Parts: sequence; structure tokens; C-alpha cells
Amino acid sequence: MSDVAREADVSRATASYALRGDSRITKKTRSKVIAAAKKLNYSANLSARSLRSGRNGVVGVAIFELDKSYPSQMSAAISKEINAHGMQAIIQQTTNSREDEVSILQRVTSQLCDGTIFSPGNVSNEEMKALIHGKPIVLLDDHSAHPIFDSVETAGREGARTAITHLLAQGCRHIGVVGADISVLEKPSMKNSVAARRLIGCQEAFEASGRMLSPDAFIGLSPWDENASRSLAHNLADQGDFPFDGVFCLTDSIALGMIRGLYDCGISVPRDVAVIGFDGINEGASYIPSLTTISTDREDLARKAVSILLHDLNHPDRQSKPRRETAKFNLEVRESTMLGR
Amino acid sequence: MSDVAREADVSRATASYALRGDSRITKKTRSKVIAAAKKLNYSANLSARSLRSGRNGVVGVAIFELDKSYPSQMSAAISKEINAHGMQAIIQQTTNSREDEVSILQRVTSQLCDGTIFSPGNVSNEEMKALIHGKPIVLLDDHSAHPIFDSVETAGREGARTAITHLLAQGCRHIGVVGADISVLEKPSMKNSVAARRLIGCQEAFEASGRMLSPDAFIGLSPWDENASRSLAHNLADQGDFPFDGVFCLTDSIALGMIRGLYDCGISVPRDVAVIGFDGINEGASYIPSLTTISTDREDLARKAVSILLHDLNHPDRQSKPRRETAKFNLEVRESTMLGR
DNA sequence: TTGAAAGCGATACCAT
DNA sequence: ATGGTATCGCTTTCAA
Repeated sequence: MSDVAREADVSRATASYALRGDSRITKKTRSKVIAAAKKLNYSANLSARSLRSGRNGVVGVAIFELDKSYPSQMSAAISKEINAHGMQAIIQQTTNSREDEVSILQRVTSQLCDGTIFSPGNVSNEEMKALIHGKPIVLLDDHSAHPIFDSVETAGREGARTAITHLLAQGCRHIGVVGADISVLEKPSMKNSVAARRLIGCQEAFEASGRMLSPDAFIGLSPWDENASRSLAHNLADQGDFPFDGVFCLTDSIALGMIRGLYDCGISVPRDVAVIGFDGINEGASYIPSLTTISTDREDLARKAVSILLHDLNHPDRQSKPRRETAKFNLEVRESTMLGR
Repeated sequence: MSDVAREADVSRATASYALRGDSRITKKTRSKVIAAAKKLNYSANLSARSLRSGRNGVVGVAIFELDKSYPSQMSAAISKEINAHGMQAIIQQTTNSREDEVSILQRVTSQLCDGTIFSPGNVSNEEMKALIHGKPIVLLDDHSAHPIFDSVETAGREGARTAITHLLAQGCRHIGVVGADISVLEKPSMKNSVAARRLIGCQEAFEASGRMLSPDAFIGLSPWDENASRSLAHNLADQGDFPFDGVFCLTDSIALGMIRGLYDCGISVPRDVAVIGFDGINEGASYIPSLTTISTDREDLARKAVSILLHDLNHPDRQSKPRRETAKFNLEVRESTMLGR
């Protein structure tokens, strides 16, 4: 910076103002400084800037399991949206461990970034509060009963309702839900979890249709991935007749594993069983059969999350109530629910 | 930090040494300081640390298209490996634009990170050299003719040779290669590209088997994704009889799109055509049919890349020749090449 | 073994 | 409109 100032024949202070476009600096001086900076291939040191001003134009995105489709496609969308606002996104992967989340929040996020978009796993609100040192944060699918941070949610209830309604409309009469059993609705701590919200949506749809809902229809699964789901399909099919003619899987990955597992057992989707997923991962469109799904509008979610974060960033003092928004979703009707085909 | 020092009743300098485990500090003093830090919930400011010492324990990973399977699964593996060495990974997405890569290298990478693992797209070696200001960097699939940076490569030639050999062994007699046409072997600038290396491997396998290789066997595709590949399959099938009984797709995504596209046209994989991919993305295992592929050993690649980077980090002066390593790979034989089934 | 103080590279206050 | 300079939080040299 000193070099640039010397080259432009101004003080370091003036150079700093000029480069950031402060209105006090003359147009002429400014262009002189910019020319000098370009000539010297100068770019401001982000650590120094961050240290002094507390801002450096970098937003952190911390998310679980980056090797899975939904999180990676979600982070990519958020990253693009952040770039569109002239800031830089850095993405971090949290693993199963609480320590990991703590370390990311405490170290990188609150010290290297202006703000964070965070998909919480095992850290409580209170801990987060202590770790982020007042820096802005927006949660993805906050599941706390009493939110204290801004957040953007996926449309769990509405989406699940739509999914079940779709299966019923396709003629399914024995519907199963794969991903969680009803116990998640009973534990108070789980009441606002992603799984619980989707299950509640299912119940609502059943009630609205005036149908019986057996608790056995809800089947737990862990982890939420293709392999676990595929094994589950094998188990269900091996017990004799497959009990369902329609299955709502709580995520697309579960759905793809389920279809594959049924295929392994000679059960065809959608001829014998209809399957619908949730998320809208890209792979679903070219699977065989293509996957009907409740597709979260990732661009919409990213837009909402980033817009809230930027607002917080620009109004640091404002101590308003936590905002909570819900992302749009679409029912993508594809082959996997064309029952009988 | 001053607070911690006061709490532990030592000077700031001693506190700093103690927290970083400098051998000069007594065990007793050290534990006193650590207790104080824990009590105050202290964690060192990374910007300040980076500013003063030039190191902060953060490694940058910059990669193209984070919403695609291979890059996201690759970044996840690298991130895990970096964590295993007690450092923190931050992942950044480069988009198609050169500007974007420049900005990431120049700003974030060289100023916020100790070193970088970079998958180069549109930036030349010379530009990179100028941008990183001497900070360590390891490239993924460097395609420059005269490498000046360390890099880790996927086993393009060997993998492609294995793929073609496998198709021949499965009884394929009319083999197509989808992803690039032979022109990439002619342009000098492309000679070391990922595509070219894989094509060369194909040629070698054909020669070794004493078979004719028609230039028409190589079919270009852009972009390398499922949708483009699916359309290509439609075009090929619509021209009358499908010309191949075996197809090597330069990536798994291309392979899945190809299988789906053929399915759309009533051509079954593997009954009518065998298809093999390259990469080893997780989704291949539960596709219907499951995908035979040349699977890059991501853990091995991550290990090699991180190990080279850490070496550079710990020997900053050493001006040795650029190192170039190749990641292991496996032929995963699955359903998609069981020709005739 | 510990402490005092300089300095990393910016920003922002205050003076001119 | 521009310049001088203290300062952000830490590391590191040098002295004790």
C-alpha cells in the first residue's frame, strides 16, 4: 500500500480511501491511485483489513457432508449468490463431531469472515451465541424451539403434505414414509427437526384425506443415505410381500437407494410401487426411473439467506427479532410415481 | 490475549508461547495459561496471527463446479485430509470466468490461507505465479506442458487403457469414446489436458490389442454433464442403428447421462450396449444398472496433495523441481458392462 | 524461563 | 480534499 501511495504520489491514507471509492477523494486522484495499484498488481491484504476494520468481504458457509448431493448443490447455490453480491464465499465442511462445528464457528467464521450461513448439527443456540462474538449468522433449517438467530427453512410440512397428497392422487392405498419413525414427534427436543416437520406434514395430509394412518407406516432410517436405504428395502422385501404401494422418502438419496433396493428384490418402481423423494437433487432427473420429488428451490433459499445476512451485516446494531423465512418448493412429477407403468 | 495473560498472571508474550506449546515455557506455566484461556473462552484471532506470522493454519481448496458429484466428493476428501492434519480447509467454488479464479488466488488464497490446492481452469502458470506471491500451491490435474508447480494427477492414460481393455474383454467389438474428439490431440495447448490424456490411453489400448481405431469412435461433448450426454445419446440413436456395442465415457456423469439417453430410445444397458465411466462417483454404485467405472482413489489423491502441500509449507525456502504424483485408481466392475445381460 | 516492545498492513480518526 | 498517525491482536526478537 505504501508502494501504491508513493507511485501515485499521495499519502497511504489517501490511497486507502481512493481504492475503496470514498466520496471525499477527487475523481482525478482516485484514478491516479487506481492506475498505480493496477501497475503494481496490488491487492489489499485481507487479514490486515479484517484486523483493523472487522470486514473483509468474505462470507463463510458451513455445512454438513459436502460429499452428499443436497448439501453440495445447496452450498454451490449459496456461493453463487454471495458472489453475485460482490463478496467471496468460503465453504467449510462440518463432520459428525460437535468439536468440529465449534472450531469452525469460533475460529474461522468469527475471525476470518464478515458473517456466516450455517447448517447447525450438534451445537446449541447458547453455545453458538458465545462462539460467534456477535457476528451475523443465518441458520439453515434451525430446529430450536425458541429461535434466537435468523434462519431460512425448507418447507418441510407443506412439502411433505404435497408429497403424500400426490401419492394418494396416483392411486396409492398403502403408503409408507421412510426416514424417521413416530418417536421423533414425541421427544420435545426433536419437535422442530427436519424429520419431525416432514412427518407432521404427512399426518396432516392423511387427516385431510380422511384416511387411517398406521404408526407402522413411519420407518426410521439412519444414516440418511442410499446404502442404508437400499438395505432397508431388502429387509422390507424379504419379509414377504412388500407392504406398500407408495413410499415417501424423506430425502432424494433415500428414495434412490429405496428404488435400487426394490429393484434388487425384483420389485419395480413405478410398476409395483410409487416412490417420491424430497430435496430435488440434480441426479433425480436422469435416474431410471426419473425421480418424482419435492424440490426445494435452491436459488430462492440462497437468495433469502444471503439477503438476510447482508441486511444484518449492514445494520450491525439493530437488535430485532430473529427472522425466519421459508424457501419455495415445487412438486416435480416424474416417472417414479407413475404407478402401474 | 491480554486478558488471558492477566488471568494467568504472565506477560502476553508468555501466554502466546504457552498456547502454541513452545518448548521454552514450563509445563506448569503452560497449563496455567491454557486454563485461563479455557476459562475466558479465548481463541486466537486468525487475522492477527496471519498478519504477523504469515501462517494461520488454514488451507484453501479452489475447485470448479461444486454442485457436480466428482468435484464435491473430491473436495470433501481433501477437506477431511486437511482436518486430519490439524488444519482447517476452506473450499471455494470457481465459476467459468477467469476473473473468478484470479480473484480467488490473489485475494483469498494468498492472503487468508497458508497454502492452496487448486484445480486450474483458465489461468496460465505465469499468471498464477504472479498472483500467489510465493505461497505454496498444489495443482489438481495440471495440464501445462512445462509444469512449474507441484501437482497431483488422475491416472488418465492408465485408467483409459484399463477401461478400453475391459470393454474388449467383455466382448465389445464396436467401441465408442464419448467426451472429446481427436482434435484435442492435435492442438498443442490441449496435449496435456485431462481429455487428451484419457484419449491417448484409449489409443494405446487399441494398439495393444491390434485393432483398428476409427477416428469416428471419438465423440466430442460439451459440457461434460448428464444432460448434454443424454441429448447426445438421443442424436446417436436417432440416426438409425446405434453404432456401438461398448462406450467409454470420459466421466461418470457422462456415462449416467448416456445410459439414461439410450434408455429413452429403447436401448438397454448392458443388454444391448456396455457402458463404462471414469471418476468413481458414489452415485454410480446405486444407479440402475450400477455403473462400471475407473474409480479414482480420492483418499489417495487427497493424501498425496495434502502431503506435498504440507511439505512445501514446512520448507518454504526449498526451490526444488515441481513434484508430480499420480493418484491410484481401481476398475470397479459393475452391472453396466455385463454385455448381453 | 519470562517480559518489553517493535511491527505485520491496513483503516479511520483528527488535523490541516 | 488530503495527510499524519494511533490502532486492530498477535508473534517474535532481544534483553533480562
